[in-house]
Amino acid sequence: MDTDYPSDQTPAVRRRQKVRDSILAAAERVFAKEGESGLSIRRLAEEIDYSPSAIYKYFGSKEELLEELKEAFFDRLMAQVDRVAALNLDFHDRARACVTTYVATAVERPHHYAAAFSSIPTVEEAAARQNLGWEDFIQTSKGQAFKVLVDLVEDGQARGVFDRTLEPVKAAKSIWASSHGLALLMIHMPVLPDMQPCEAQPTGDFVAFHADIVMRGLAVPASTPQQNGAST
Amino acid sequence: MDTDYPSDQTPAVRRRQKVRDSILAAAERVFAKEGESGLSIRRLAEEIDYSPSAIYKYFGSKEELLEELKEAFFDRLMAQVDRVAALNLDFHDRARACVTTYVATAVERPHHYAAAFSSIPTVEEAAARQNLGWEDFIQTSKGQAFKVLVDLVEDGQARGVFDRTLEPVKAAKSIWASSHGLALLMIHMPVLPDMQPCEAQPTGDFVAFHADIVMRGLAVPASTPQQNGAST
DNA sequence: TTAATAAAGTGAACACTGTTCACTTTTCGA
DNA sequence: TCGAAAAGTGAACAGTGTTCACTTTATTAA
Repeated sequence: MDTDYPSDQTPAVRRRQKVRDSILAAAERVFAKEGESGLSIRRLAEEIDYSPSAIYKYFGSKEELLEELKEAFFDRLMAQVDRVAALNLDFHDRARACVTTYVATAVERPHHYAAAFSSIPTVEEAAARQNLGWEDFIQTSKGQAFKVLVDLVEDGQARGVFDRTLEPVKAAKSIWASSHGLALLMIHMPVLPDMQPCEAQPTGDFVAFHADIVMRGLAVPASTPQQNGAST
Repeated sequence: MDTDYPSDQTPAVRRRQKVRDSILAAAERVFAKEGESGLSIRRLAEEIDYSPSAIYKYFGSKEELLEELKEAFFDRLMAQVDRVAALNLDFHDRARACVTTYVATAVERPHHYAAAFSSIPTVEEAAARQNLGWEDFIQTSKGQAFKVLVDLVEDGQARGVFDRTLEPVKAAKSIWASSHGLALLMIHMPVLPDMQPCEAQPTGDFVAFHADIVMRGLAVPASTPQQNGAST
Protein backbone atom coordinates (compact mmCIF):
# COMPACT_ATOMS: atom_id res chain seq x y z
CA MET A 1 0.00 0.00 0.00
CA ASP A 2 1.33 3.46 -0.82
CA THR A 3 -0.38 5.50 1.84
CA ASP A 4 1.92 8.43 1.40
CA TYR A 5 0.87 11.20 -0.91
CA PRO A 6 3.34 13.20 -2.99
CA SER A 7 4.09 16.64 -1.61
CA ASP A 8 4.80 18.06 -5.04
CA GLN A 9 1.08 18.24 -5.56
CA THR A 10 -1.38 20.92 -4.59
CA PRO A 11 -3.35 20.09 -1.43
CA ALA A 12 -6.49 19.85 -3.52
CA VAL A 13 -5.33 16.96 -5.64
CA ARG A 14 -3.81 15.31 -2.56
CA ARG A 15 -7.08 15.54 -0.72
CA ARG A 16 -8.92 14.27 -3.74
CA GLN A 17 -6.55 11.34 -4.01
CA LYS A 18 -7.12 10.49 -0.38
CA VAL A 19 -10.88 10.40 -0.74
CA ARG A 20 -10.57 8.35 -3.90
CA ASP A 21 -8.33 5.89 -2.13
CA SER A 22 -10.67 5.64 0.82
CA ILE A 23 -13.46 4.69 -1.54
CA LEU A 24 -11.28 2.04 -3.15
CA ALA A 25 -10.16 0.78 0.25
CA ALA A 26 -13.73 0.44 1.47
CA ALA A 27 -14.69 -1.28 -1.76
CA GLU A 28 -11.75 -3.64 -1.45
CA ARG A 29 -12.67 -4.49 2.12
CA VAL A 30 -16.33 -5.18 1.38
CA PHE A 31 -15.68 -6.97 -1.89
CA ALA A 32 -13.07 -9.30 -0.45
CA LYS A 33 -15.48 -10.42 2.24
CA GLU A 34 -18.83 -10.47 0.48
CA GLY A 35 -18.18 -10.14 -3.21
CA GLU A 36 -20.19 -8.11 -5.65
CA SER A 37 -23.49 -8.89 -3.97
CA GLY A 38 -22.46 -7.04 -0.83
CA LEU A 39 -20.99 -4.07 -2.64
CA SER A 40 -23.47 -1.25 -3.13
CA ILE A 41 -22.82 2.41 -3.73
CA ARG A 42 -24.93 3.36 -0.75
CA ARG A 43 -23.01 1.01 1.49
CA LEU A 44 -19.68 2.39 0.33
CA ALA A 45 -20.95 5.90 0.91
CA GLU A 46 -21.94 4.95 4.44
CA GLU A 47 -18.56 3.40 5.17
CA ILE A 48 -16.68 6.53 4.17
CA ASP A 49 -19.30 8.92 5.56
CA TYR A 50 -20.21 10.56 2.28
CA SER A 51 -23.41 10.73 0.34
CA PRO A 52 -23.96 8.12 -2.40
CA SER A 53 -23.81 10.70 -5.15
CA ALA A 54 -20.37 11.83 -3.97
CA ILE A 55 -18.93 8.55 -5.22
CA TYR A 56 -19.81 9.60 -8.73
CA LYS A 57 -17.43 12.55 -8.50
CA TYR A 58 -14.63 9.98 -8.31
CA PHE A 59 -15.85 7.10 -10.42
CA GLY A 60 -17.99 7.20 -13.52
CA SER A 61 -19.94 4.14 -12.49
CA LYS A 62 -19.92 1.18 -10.17
CA GLU A 63 -18.63 -0.82 -13.11
CA GLU A 64 -15.60 1.46 -13.43
CA LEU A 65 -14.85 1.17 -9.73
CA LEU A 66 -15.07 -2.60 -9.89
CA GLU A 67 -12.86 -2.64 -12.95
CA GLU A 68 -10.18 -0.84 -10.99
CA LEU A 69 -10.43 -3.34 -8.15
CA LYS A 70 -10.06 -6.24 -10.54
CA GLU A 71 -7.19 -4.63 -12.41
CA ALA A 72 -5.34 -3.99 -9.16
CA PHE A 73 -5.85 -7.57 -8.07
CA PHE A 74 -4.69 -8.97 -11.37
CA ASP A 75 -1.56 -6.84 -11.15
CA ARG A 76 -0.85 -8.20 -7.68
CA LEU A 77 -1.43 -11.71 -8.97
CA MET A 78 0.99 -11.28 -11.83
CA ALA A 79 3.56 -9.59 -9.62
CA GLN A 80 3.53 -12.69 -7.43
CA VAL A 81 4.03 -15.00 -10.38
CA ASP A 82 6.72 -12.78 -11.87
CA ARG A 83 8.59 -12.78 -8.60
CA VAL A 84 8.53 -16.56 -8.50
CA ALA A 85 9.40 -16.88 -12.19
CA ALA A 86 12.53 -14.79 -11.63
CA LEU A 87 13.75 -17.03 -8.83
CA ASN A 88 16.92 -18.96 -9.45
CA LEU A 89 15.47 -22.40 -9.29
CA ASP A 90 15.71 -25.71 -11.09
CA PHE A 91 13.37 -25.48 -14.07
CA HIS A 92 10.90 -28.03 -12.77
CA ASP A 93 10.64 -26.29 -9.42
CA ARG A 94 10.30 -22.92 -11.08
CA ALA A 95 7.56 -24.05 -13.42
CA ARG A 96 5.71 -25.76 -10.61
CA ALA A 97 6.12 -22.71 -8.39
CA CYS A 98 4.61 -20.49 -11.07
CA VAL A 99 1.48 -22.60 -11.21
CA THR A 100 1.14 -23.10 -7.47
CA THR A 101 1.71 -19.40 -6.80
CA TYR A 102 -0.86 -18.45 -9.40
CA VAL A 103 -3.45 -20.79 -7.93
CA ALA A 104 -2.67 -19.94 -4.31
CA THR A 105 -2.95 -16.21 -4.95
CA ALA A 106 -6.17 -16.67 -6.85
CA VAL A 107 -7.73 -18.78 -4.10
CA GLU A 108 -6.62 -16.27 -1.48
CA ARG A 109 -9.12 -13.75 -2.88
CA PRO A 110 -11.79 -15.88 -4.47
CA HIS A 111 -14.20 -13.04 -5.25
CA HIS A 112 -11.49 -11.03 -6.94
CA TYR A 113 -10.22 -13.85 -9.07
CA ALA A 114 -13.67 -14.98 -10.12
CA ALA A 115 -14.69 -11.41 -10.93
CA ALA A 116 -11.57 -10.88 -13.02
CA PHE A 117 -12.94 -13.52 -15.39
CA SER A 118 -16.63 -12.85 -15.11
CA SER A 119 -17.61 -10.90 -18.19
CA ILE A 120 -19.04 -12.87 -21.08
CA PRO A 121 -18.78 -10.99 -24.37
CA THR A 122 -21.55 -11.30 -26.89
CA VAL A 123 -20.75 -13.00 -30.16
CA GLU A 124 -20.35 -9.61 -31.82
CA GLU A 125 -17.92 -8.41 -29.16
CA ALA A 126 -16.00 -11.64 -29.41
CA ALA A 127 -15.77 -11.29 -33.17
CA ALA A 128 -14.61 -7.70 -32.84
CA ARG A 129 -11.82 -8.69 -30.47
CA GLN A 130 -10.65 -11.41 -32.81
CA ASN A 131 -9.47 -8.58 -35.00
CA LEU A 132 -6.90 -7.26 -32.60
CA GLY A 133 -3.66 -9.01 -33.19
CA TRP A 134 -0.94 -10.43 -31.04
CA GLU A 135 0.81 -7.10 -30.57
CA ASP A 136 -2.32 -5.47 -29.21
CA PHE A 137 -3.16 -8.36 -26.93
CA ILE A 138 0.32 -8.69 -25.50
CA GLN A 139 0.05 -5.19 -24.13
CA THR A 140 -3.05 -5.78 -22.04
CA SER A 141 -2.59 -6.96 -18.48
CA LYS A 142 -3.90 -10.38 -19.38
CA GLY A 143 -1.58 -10.39 -22.37
CA GLN A 144 1.39 -9.67 -20.16
CA ALA A 145 0.37 -12.54 -17.95
CA PHE A 146 0.22 -14.77 -20.96
CA LYS A 147 3.62 -13.73 -22.20
CA VAL A 148 5.19 -14.91 -18.95
CA LEU A 149 3.80 -18.33 -19.70
CA VAL A 150 5.01 -18.37 -23.29
CA ASP A 151 8.48 -17.45 -22.10
CA LEU A 152 8.36 -20.23 -19.55
CA VAL A 153 7.43 -22.74 -22.22
CA GLU A 154 10.18 -21.58 -24.55
CA ASP A 155 12.66 -21.79 -21.72
CA GLY A 156 11.53 -25.31 -20.96
CA GLN A 157 11.89 -26.26 -24.58
CA ALA A 158 15.36 -24.73 -24.79
CA ARG A 159 16.40 -26.77 -21.77
CA GLY A 160 15.12 -29.93 -23.36
CA VAL A 161 12.50 -30.43 -20.68
CA PHE A 162 9.45 -29.59 -22.78
CA ASP A 163 8.58 -31.10 -26.11
CA ARG A 164 10.05 -28.88 -28.83
CA THR A 165 7.40 -29.89 -31.35
CA LEU A 166 4.72 -28.07 -29.36
CA GLU A 167 3.90 -24.53 -30.36
CA PRO A 168 4.80 -22.40 -27.35
CA VAL A 169 1.63 -20.32 -27.61
CA LYS A 170 -0.59 -23.40 -27.61
CA ALA A 171 1.34 -24.99 -24.78
CA ALA A 172 1.07 -21.77 -22.79
CA LYS A 173 -2.68 -21.68 -23.35
CA SER A 174 -2.84 -25.25 -22.12
CA ILE A 175 -0.97 -24.39 -18.92
CA TRP A 176 -3.13 -21.38 -18.29
CA ALA A 177 -6.32 -23.33 -18.85
CA SER A 178 -5.23 -26.01 -16.41
CA SER A 179 -4.18 -23.53 -13.73
CA HIS A 180 -7.23 -21.36 -14.25
CA GLY A 181 -9.48 -24.37 -13.97
CA LEU A 182 -7.95 -25.59 -10.76
CA ALA A 183 -8.18 -22.16 -9.17
CA LEU A 184 -11.84 -21.79 -10.07
CA LEU A 185 -12.70 -25.34 -9.09
CA MET A 186 -11.20 -24.73 -5.67
CA ILE A 187 -13.08 -21.46 -5.38
CA HIS A 188 -16.47 -22.68 -6.51
CA MET A 189 -16.33 -26.29 -5.39
CA PRO A 190 -14.44 -26.41 -2.12
CA VAL A 191 -15.84 -29.88 -1.61
CA LEU A 192 -13.48 -31.30 -4.14
CA PRO A 193 -9.84 -30.65 -3.32
CA ASP A 194 -9.58 -32.31 0.05
CA MET A 195 -12.11 -34.93 -0.86
CA GLN A 196 -12.00 -38.46 0.37
CA PRO A 197 -11.62 -41.39 0.02
CA CYS A 198 -7.89 -40.97 -0.47
CA GLU A 199 -6.15 -40.02 2.76
CA ALA A 200 -6.71 -36.39 3.63
CA GLN A 201 -3.95 -34.09 2.47
CA PRO A 202 -3.37 -30.38 2.73
CA THR A 203 -4.84 -28.45 -0.18
CA GLY A 204 -1.47 -27.18 -1.30
CA ASP A 205 -0.30 -30.67 -2.04
CA PHE A 206 -2.96 -31.21 -4.63
CA VAL A 207 -2.06 -27.98 -6.37
CA ALA A 208 1.54 -29.16 -6.64
CA PHE A 209 0.33 -32.55 -7.82
CA HIS A 210 -1.76 -30.92 -10.51
CA ALA A 211 1.11 -28.67 -11.56
CA ASP A 212 3.35 -31.69 -11.98
CA ILE A 213 0.76 -33.46 -14.08
CA VAL A 214 0.48 -30.41 -16.30
CA MET A 215 4.25 -30.26 -16.74
CA ARG A 216 4.37 -33.95 -17.53
CA GLY A 217 1.90 -33.33 -20.31
CA LEU A 218 4.32 -30.97 -21.97
CA ALA A 219 7.46 -33.02 -21.38
CA VAL A 220 9.28 -34.73 -24.20
CA PRO A 221 7.39 -37.92 -24.94
CA ALA A 222 8.86 -41.29 -24.16
CA SER A 223 9.28 -42.76 -27.62
CA THR A 224 10.11 -39.70 -29.68
CA PRO A 225 13.88 -39.46 -30.13
CA GLN A 226 15.00 -36.14 -28.69
CA GLN A 227 18.00 -34.50 -30.30
CA ASN A 228 20.43 -33.89 -27.48
CA GLY A 229 21.11 -30.24 -28.13
CA ALA A 230 22.81 -28.54 -25.25
CA SER A 231 20.67 -25.98 -23.54
CA THR A 232 21.47 -22.42 -24.53
CA MET B 1 -37.93 -31.56 -24.91
CA ASP B 2 -40.90 -33.41 -23.52
CA THR B 3 -43.70 -31.20 -24.68
CA ASP B 4 -46.36 -33.83 -24.14
CA TYR B 5 -48.23 -33.84 -20.89
CA PRO B 6 -49.43 -37.06 -19.24
CA SER B 7 -53.13 -37.69 -19.68
CA ASP B 8 -53.34 -39.64 -16.43
CA GLN B 9 -53.33 -36.33 -14.65
CA THR B 10 -56.15 -34.00 -13.84
CA PRO B 11 -56.46 -31.06 -16.24
CA ALA B 12 -55.55 -28.71 -13.42
CA VAL B 13 -52.12 -30.16 -12.82
CA ARG B 14 -51.58 -30.44 -16.58
CA ARG B 15 -52.41 -26.78 -17.04
CA ARG B 16 -50.21 -25.88 -14.14
CA GLN B 17 -47.37 -27.85 -15.61
CA LYS B 18 -47.77 -26.05 -18.91
CA VAL B 19 -47.56 -22.63 -17.33
CA ARG B 20 -44.59 -23.70 -15.28
CA ASP B 21 -42.87 -24.96 -18.38
CA SER B 22 -43.61 -21.78 -20.28
CA ILE B 23 -41.92 -19.81 -17.53
CA LEU B 24 -38.91 -22.06 -17.68
CA ALA B 25 -38.84 -21.88 -21.47
CA ALA B 26 -38.94 -18.10 -21.45
CA ALA B 27 -36.25 -18.03 -18.80
CA GLU B 28 -34.12 -20.43 -20.82
CA ARG B 29 -34.50 -18.30 -23.95
CA VAL B 30 -33.61 -15.04 -22.27
CA PHE B 31 -30.83 -16.48 -20.14
CA ALA B 32 -29.12 -18.20 -23.05
CA LYS B 33 -28.98 -14.94 -24.96
CA GLU B 34 -28.35 -12.35 -22.27
CA GLY B 35 -27.40 -14.19 -19.13
CA GLU B 36 -28.50 -13.33 -15.64
CA SER B 37 -28.34 -9.59 -16.25
CA GLY B 38 -31.14 -9.77 -18.81
CA LEU B 39 -33.31 -12.07 -16.75
CA SER B 40 -35.82 -10.25 -14.58
CA ILE B 41 -39.06 -11.48 -13.11
CA ARG B 42 -40.95 -8.64 -14.75
CA ARG B 43 -39.49 -9.47 -18.12
CA LEU B 44 -40.39 -13.14 -17.77
CA ALA B 45 -43.90 -12.15 -16.77
CA GLU B 46 -44.18 -9.98 -19.84
CA GLU B 47 -42.96 -12.73 -22.13
CA ILE B 48 -45.55 -15.19 -20.90
CA ASP B 49 -48.29 -12.57 -20.50
CA TYR B 50 -48.74 -12.93 -16.78
CA SER B 51 -48.25 -10.55 -13.92
CA PRO B 52 -44.88 -10.64 -12.11
CA SER B 53 -46.41 -11.93 -8.91
CA ALA B 54 -47.84 -14.91 -10.79
CA ILE B 55 -44.34 -16.31 -11.19
CA TYR B 56 -44.17 -16.73 -7.44
CA LYS B 57 -47.01 -19.22 -7.53
CA TYR B 58 -44.66 -21.50 -9.46
CA PHE B 59 -41.23 -20.70 -8.09
CA GLY B 60 -40.29 -19.69 -4.59
CA SER B 61 -37.76 -17.18 -5.81
CA LYS B 62 -35.74 -16.12 -8.81
CA GLU B 63 -32.86 -18.04 -7.26
CA GLU B 64 -34.91 -21.24 -7.31
CA LEU B 65 -35.87 -20.73 -10.93
CA LEU B 66 -32.25 -20.14 -11.89
CA GLU B 67 -31.19 -23.18 -9.95
CA GLU B 68 -33.55 -25.28 -12.03
CA LEU B 69 -32.13 -23.85 -15.25
CA LYS B 70 -28.59 -24.61 -14.17
CA GLU B 71 -29.47 -28.09 -13.00
CA ALA B 72 -31.16 -28.86 -16.31
CA PHE B 73 -28.16 -27.61 -18.23
CA PHE B 74 -25.73 -29.60 -16.14
CA ASP B 75 -27.82 -32.72 -16.71
CA ARG B 76 -27.70 -32.13 -20.48
CA LEU B 77 -23.97 -31.58 -20.25
CA MET B 78 -23.40 -34.80 -18.39
CA ALA B 79 -25.72 -36.73 -20.69
CA GLN B 80 -23.57 -35.63 -23.60
CA VAL B 81 -20.39 -36.78 -21.91
CA ASP B 82 -21.96 -40.04 -20.78
CA ARG B 83 -23.08 -40.77 -24.32
CA VAL B 84 -19.56 -40.24 -25.61
CA ALA B 85 -17.99 -42.18 -22.74
CA ALA B 86 -20.16 -45.18 -23.62
CA LEU B 87 -19.01 -45.19 -27.24
CA ASN B 88 -16.99 -48.17 -28.38
CA LEU B 89 -13.78 -46.34 -29.12
CA ASP B 90 -10.08 -46.74 -28.67
CA PHE B 91 -9.27 -45.53 -25.17
CA HIS B 92 -7.31 -42.50 -26.31
CA ASP B 93 -10.08 -41.39 -28.63
CA ARG B 94 -12.68 -41.99 -25.98
CA ALA B 95 -10.84 -40.02 -23.34
CA ARG B 96 -10.18 -37.19 -25.75
CA ALA B 97 -13.81 -37.20 -26.87
CA CYS B 98 -14.99 -36.91 -23.27
CA VAL B 99 -12.95 -33.77 -22.76
CA THR B 100 -13.76 -32.19 -26.11
CA THR B 101 -17.46 -32.94 -25.72
CA TYR B 102 -17.48 -31.47 -22.23
CA VAL B 103 -15.78 -28.30 -23.39
CA ALA B 104 -17.82 -27.96 -26.58
CA THR B 105 -21.11 -28.35 -24.73
CA ALA B 106 -20.02 -25.86 -22.09
CA VAL B 107 -18.98 -23.28 -24.68
CA GLU B 108 -22.23 -23.76 -26.56
CA ARG B 109 -24.12 -22.17 -23.68
CA PRO B 110 -21.57 -19.92 -22.04
CA HIS B 111 -23.98 -18.24 -19.62
CA HIS B 112 -25.31 -21.56 -18.42
CA TYR B 113 -21.92 -23.10 -17.86
CA ALA B 114 -20.50 -20.06 -16.12
CA ALA B 115 -23.59 -19.79 -13.93
CA ALA B 116 -23.38 -23.44 -12.96
CA PHE B 117 -20.08 -22.62 -11.23
CA SER B 118 -20.83 -19.13 -10.01
CA SER B 119 -21.60 -19.42 -6.34
CA ILE B 120 -18.75 -18.76 -3.94
CA PRO B 121 -19.41 -20.28 -0.52
CA THR B 122 -18.22 -18.46 2.56
CA VAL B 123 -15.52 -20.07 4.63
CA GLU B 124 -18.15 -21.35 7.05
CA GLU B 125 -20.18 -22.91 4.27
CA ALA B 126 -17.06 -24.43 2.79
CA ALA B 127 -16.11 -25.89 6.14
CA ALA B 128 -19.60 -27.28 6.61
CA ARG B 129 -19.49 -29.04 3.26
CA GLN B 130 -16.14 -30.56 4.04
CA ASN B 131 -18.02 -32.71 6.49
CA LEU B 132 -20.08 -34.53 3.94
CA GLY B 133 -18.23 -37.54 2.79
CA TRP B 134 -17.63 -39.24 -0.50
CA GLU B 135 -20.92 -41.14 -0.42
CA ASP B 136 -22.93 -37.95 -0.05
CA PHE B 137 -20.98 -36.10 -2.71
CA ILE B 138 -21.14 -38.88 -5.26
CA GLN B 139 -24.92 -38.57 -5.26
CA THR B 140 -25.07 -34.94 -6.23
CA SER B 141 -25.17 -34.09 -9.93
CA LYS B 142 -21.65 -32.76 -9.79
CA GLY B 143 -20.62 -35.88 -7.93
CA GLN B 144 -22.05 -38.06 -10.66
CA ALA B 145 -20.10 -36.05 -13.21
CA PHE B 146 -16.99 -36.61 -11.20
CA LYS B 147 -17.54 -40.32 -10.91
CA VAL B 148 -17.55 -40.65 -14.70
CA LEU B 149 -14.06 -39.18 -14.67
CA VAL B 150 -12.81 -41.45 -11.92
CA ASP B 151 -14.08 -44.45 -13.85
CA LEU B 152 -12.34 -43.19 -16.96
CA VAL B 153 -9.07 -42.87 -15.11
CA GLU B 154 -9.37 -46.33 -13.60
CA ASP B 155 -10.14 -47.75 -17.00
CA GLY B 156 -7.07 -46.05 -18.42
CA GLN B 157 -4.94 -47.44 -15.65
CA ALA B 158 -6.34 -50.92 -16.16
CA ARG B 159 -5.45 -50.69 -19.83
CA GLY B 160 -1.92 -49.64 -19.01
CA VAL B 161 -2.35 -46.26 -20.63
CA PHE B 162 -2.44 -44.18 -17.47
CA ASP B 163 0.12 -44.25 -14.72
CA ARG B 164 -1.04 -46.76 -12.12
CA THR B 165 0.75 -44.96 -9.31
CA LEU B 166 -1.62 -42.01 -9.56
CA GLU B 167 -4.61 -41.96 -7.26
CA PRO B 168 -7.65 -42.09 -9.54
CA VAL B 169 -9.50 -39.44 -7.57
CA LYS B 170 -6.61 -37.00 -7.79
CA ALA B 171 -6.08 -37.70 -11.47
CA ALA B 172 -9.79 -37.19 -12.10
CA LYS B 173 -9.68 -33.86 -10.30
CA SER B 174 -6.76 -32.90 -12.48
CA ILE B 175 -8.64 -33.72 -15.68
CA TRP B 176 -11.70 -31.85 -14.51
CA ALA B 177 -9.66 -28.80 -13.57
CA SER B 178 -7.98 -28.74 -16.96
CA SER B 179 -11.22 -29.15 -18.89
CA HIS B 180 -13.10 -26.70 -16.71
CA GLY B 181 -10.34 -24.14 -17.14
CA LEU B 182 -10.30 -24.41 -20.90
CA ALA B 183 -14.07 -24.07 -21.14
CA LEU B 184 -14.10 -20.97 -18.97
CA LEU B 185 -11.10 -19.44 -20.68
CA MET B 186 -12.85 -19.82 -24.03
CA ILE B 187 -16.02 -18.34 -22.59
CA HIS B 188 -14.48 -15.38 -20.83
CA MET B 189 -11.47 -14.71 -23.01
CA PRO B 190 -12.46 -15.45 -26.60
CA VAL B 191 -9.38 -13.53 -27.67
CA LEU B 192 -7.18 -16.38 -26.68
CA PRO B 193 -8.08 -19.62 -28.43
CA ASP B 194 -7.61 -18.62 -32.03
CA MET B 195 -4.85 -16.23 -31.19
CA GLN B 196 -1.89 -15.56 -33.45
CA PRO B 197 0.99 -15.72 -34.15
CA CYS B 198 0.79 -19.44 -34.79
CA GLU B 199 -1.17 -20.18 -37.93
CA ALA B 200 -4.88 -19.77 -37.41
CA GLN B 201 -6.69 -22.99 -36.61
CA PRO B 202 -10.30 -23.83 -35.89
CA THR B 203 -11.13 -23.61 -32.22
CA GLY B 204 -12.00 -27.26 -31.97
CA ASP B 205 -8.49 -28.22 -32.85
CA PHE B 206 -7.08 -26.50 -29.82
CA VAL B 207 -9.53 -28.26 -27.56
CA ALA B 208 -8.34 -31.60 -28.92
CA PHE B 209 -4.74 -30.46 -28.55
CA HIS B 210 -5.35 -29.55 -24.93
CA ALA B 211 -7.12 -32.81 -24.27
CA ASP B 212 -4.13 -34.72 -25.63
CA ILE B 213 -1.75 -32.74 -23.44
CA VAL B 214 -3.88 -33.55 -20.41
CA MET B 215 -3.87 -37.25 -21.27
CA ARG B 216 -0.13 -37.20 -21.79
CA GLY B 217 0.25 -35.83 -18.28
CA LEU B 218 -1.41 -38.92 -16.87
CA ALA B 219 0.31 -41.44 -19.11
CA VAL B 220 2.87 -43.88 -17.78
CA PRO B 221 6.17 -42.01 -17.50
CA ALA B 222 9.02 -42.63 -19.94
CA SER B 223 11.16 -45.18 -18.12
CA THR B 224 12.77 -43.59 -15.14
CA PRO B 225 10.44 -43.31 -12.20
CA GLN B 226 9.66 -39.59 -12.21
CA GLN B 227 11.36 -37.48 -9.57
CA ASN B 228 9.23 -36.11 -6.77
CA GLY B 229 5.70 -34.81 -6.68
CA ALA B 230 3.53 -36.53 -9.18
CA SER B 231 4.13 -40.07 -8.09
CA THR B 232 3.54 -39.65 -4.40
C1' DT C 1 -9.40 41.18 1.10
C1' DT C 2 -12.82 40.48 -2.12
C1' DA C 3 -15.21 38.79 -6.11
C1' DA C 4 -15.57 35.25 -9.53
C1' DT C 5 -14.98 30.60 -10.69
C1' DA C 6 -14.39 25.94 -10.18
C1' DA C 7 -14.71 21.91 -7.43
C1' DA C 8 -16.86 19.07 -3.87
C1' DG C 9 -20.71 17.40 -1.77
C1' DT C 10 -25.74 16.70 -1.08
C1' DG C 11 -30.79 15.25 -1.19
C1' DA C 12 -34.44 14.21 -3.81
C1' DA C 13 -35.91 11.96 -7.57
C1' DC C 14 -36.15 8.33 -11.57
C1' DA C 15 -36.30 3.90 -13.26
C1' DC C 16 -35.23 -0.37 -12.24
C1' DT C 17 -34.91 -4.75 -9.27
C1' DG C 18 -36.96 -9.04 -6.21
C1' DT C 19 -40.62 -9.90 -3.26
C1' DT C 20 -44.97 -9.72 -0.47
C1' DC C 21 -49.77 -9.41 0.45
C1' DA C 22 -54.49 -8.28 0.47
C1' DC C 23 -57.51 -8.81 -2.95
C1' DT C 24 -60.43 -10.65 -6.96
C1' DT C 25 -61.35 -14.17 -10.19
C1' DT C 26 -61.47 -18.76 -11.72
C1' DT C 27 -61.72 -23.66 -11.13
C1' DC C 28 -63.33 -27.93 -9.27
C1' DG C 29 -64.99 -31.41 -6.12
C1' DA C 30 -68.76 -32.53 -2.78
C1' DT D 1 -75.09 -25.14 -6.49
C1' DC D 2 -72.11 -23.91 -2.92
C1' DG D 3 -67.79 -23.41 -0.70
C1' DA D 4 -63.13 -24.03 -0.56
C1' DA D 5 -58.92 -24.05 -2.87
C1' DA D 6 -56.16 -22.54 -6.45
C1' DA D 7 -54.75 -19.01 -9.85
C1' DG D 8 -53.91 -14.51 -10.88
C1' DT D 9 -53.46 -9.49 -10.01
C1' DG D 10 -52.08 -4.58 -8.66
C1' DA D 11 -50.17 -1.91 -5.44
C1' DA D 12 -46.75 -1.42 -2.39
C1' DC D 13 -42.00 -2.04 0.11
C1' DA D 14 -37.23 -1.99 0.33
C1' DG D 15 -33.46 -2.22 -2.21
C1' DT D 16 -30.42 -1.06 -6.38
C1' DG D 17 -27.45 2.31 -9.85
C1' DT D 18 -27.65 6.80 -11.50
C1' DT D 19 -28.75 11.77 -12.47
C1' DC D 20 -29.33 16.56 -11.55
C1' DA D 21 -30.43 20.88 -9.65
C1' DC D 22 -28.76 22.68 -5.77
C1' DT D 23 -25.69 24.33 -1.77
C1' DT D 24 -21.33 24.56 0.30
C1' DT D 25 -16.51 24.77 0.18
C1' DA D 26 -12.07 25.80 -1.77
C1' DT D 27 -9.09 28.03 -5.11
C1' DT D 28 -7.59 31.60 -7.93
C1' DA D 29 -7.35 36.53 -9.97
C1' DA D 30 -7.82 41.30 -9.25
